Amino acid sequence: MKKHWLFKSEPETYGINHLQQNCTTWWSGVRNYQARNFMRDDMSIGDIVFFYHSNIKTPGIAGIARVSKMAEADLTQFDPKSEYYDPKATKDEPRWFCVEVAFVEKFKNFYSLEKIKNNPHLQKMRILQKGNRLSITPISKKEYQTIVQASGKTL
DNA sequence: GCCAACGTTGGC
DNA sequence: GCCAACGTTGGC
Repeated sequence: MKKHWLFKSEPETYGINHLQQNCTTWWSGVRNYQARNFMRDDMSIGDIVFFYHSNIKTPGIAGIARVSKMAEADLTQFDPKSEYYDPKATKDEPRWFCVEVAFVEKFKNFYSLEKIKNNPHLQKMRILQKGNRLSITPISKKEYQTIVQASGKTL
């Protein structure tokens, strides 16, 4: 059963344009247990990912990716030079995992946070809840359809 | 740049 | 196992 997700990223660090150029990327650097568990335990190949741009003037959903490989150990945790290095992680017992995602499309109409806030069907989304900082959150099928329809794509 | 909210750490 | 201190996130 295909699931739907929202991934946050700062576009200056890694935006949807980077993914478009690279075609695929391992979603490394997530250092939050809840987000890790979503990737490691709940995601399957083919799951739909909304690519959300955060920490900019107009935040919002820029487009769609999909999960292209199941979670594996995040290699940056083993690299002392990486900002994501985790000295407590070992290759036998990795702490951090990430899936690979593949570019699908950019929305014709960027779906801004403001639009999300103004859409009565999207009020339950995790990113609207006060204080929520989780960088990976599940999206319901209805929310998925609402956003896809409103952003210039035909199903 | 501010700051509220949150997750993690580490001393006890 | 508690909880104060700290660092980070991310909208504004």
